[in-house]
Amino acid sequence: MSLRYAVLTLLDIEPGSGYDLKRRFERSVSHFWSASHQQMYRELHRLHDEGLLDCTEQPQAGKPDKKIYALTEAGREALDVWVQRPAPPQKIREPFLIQLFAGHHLDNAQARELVQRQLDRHRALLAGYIEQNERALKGDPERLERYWLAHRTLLLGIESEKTWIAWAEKLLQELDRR
Amino acid sequence: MSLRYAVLTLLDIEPGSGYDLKRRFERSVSHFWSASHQQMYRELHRLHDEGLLDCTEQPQAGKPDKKIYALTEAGREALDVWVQRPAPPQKIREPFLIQLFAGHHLDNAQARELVQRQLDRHRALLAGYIEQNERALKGDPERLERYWLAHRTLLLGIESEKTWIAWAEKLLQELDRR
DNA sequence: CCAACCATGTAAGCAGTTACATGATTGC
DNA sequence: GCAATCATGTAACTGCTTACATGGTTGG
Repeated sequence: MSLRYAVLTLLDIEPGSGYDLKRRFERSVSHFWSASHQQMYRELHRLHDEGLLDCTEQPQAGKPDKKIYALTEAGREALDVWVQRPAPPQKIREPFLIQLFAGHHLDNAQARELVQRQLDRHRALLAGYIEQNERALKGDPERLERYWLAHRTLLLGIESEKTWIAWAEKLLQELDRR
Repeated sequence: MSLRYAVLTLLDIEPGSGYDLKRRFERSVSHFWSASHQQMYRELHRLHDEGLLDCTEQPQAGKPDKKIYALTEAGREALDVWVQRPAPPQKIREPFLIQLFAGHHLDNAQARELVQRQLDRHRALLAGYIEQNERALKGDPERLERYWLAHRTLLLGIESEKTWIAWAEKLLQELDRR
């Protein structure tokens, strides 16, 4: 039930198409949510059917038509009610840590490779978040002020990645010493 | 596809019943995976059908029978192959951060309450992980050495919670200043 | 010429949640 | 007496992933 509110939140900040939404998920909320384009389109249809979203078709030159979705009054109310209720707890599902948990099936070189691959991934994520943060800080100050709580979620993403990276680097050192 | 390997890993370390497994998920891998008892039983049946698990029924006095599952040779091989392959990336799904992202629908008092509730939750998680760590350090040193990589996943859980808590405490201060 | 991007969808299947079902024992 | 723990399951449903489908434009 949370995806729908993620969709409503982004469209509340700025209306857009399913395609736009997919890109905005990747660029601005990937540190706490992800969804495929199929999920987007399905959720948009549902929210439209339920009257929480308006849809305006916008013809484009040389490109397929866009369906621009925006919140209706009912949509804003639904979001407003939901944000104030206690959120369901996070579900953590990290396959890599299962592998480490089964680490007695690995020799040092194999473990090193797995950890190194994840380390690269998390460094890339951190770089992306830092870039996002710099863009936000350079951008419109009024927007930053209006959405300052949203911005704090990004800072948590950055701190989390730093923690992860520090842990992995230490683990690599331990693997080398053994 | 990752749940099955989490199940295989825990049963590889020590055989047990579906009920045992559920408790072990909660006590020892909750920092990176969770699953309901229905999922456990379904997965155990499947793994048994596929010949990756053996099952021995153990009658008990005054309690329902237990079905003790243990890895077969094929089960050990399947786990061995899987742990060496690159793991699929983590899926992050954190409803609370959606709420903060929609924070322009909240006044300061409401935001404070939501953050405080999550902070309490994460402090409780941290306390649980620290307890788990102390139990591990006080326990059998040979076991700790054999499963040292598994133990490192717990240390990551502890560091992650500390990061989360520090972030939330700072956010509460900011909310108070505004 | 090929890959990447723009733009939207359907269909099948697997993963995960919620509700229901049973029944004995232990501790407050 | 009631809740919690031990112990295992079925059924229905929702959420998510993977594969398939179409077709034009832009940049190297």
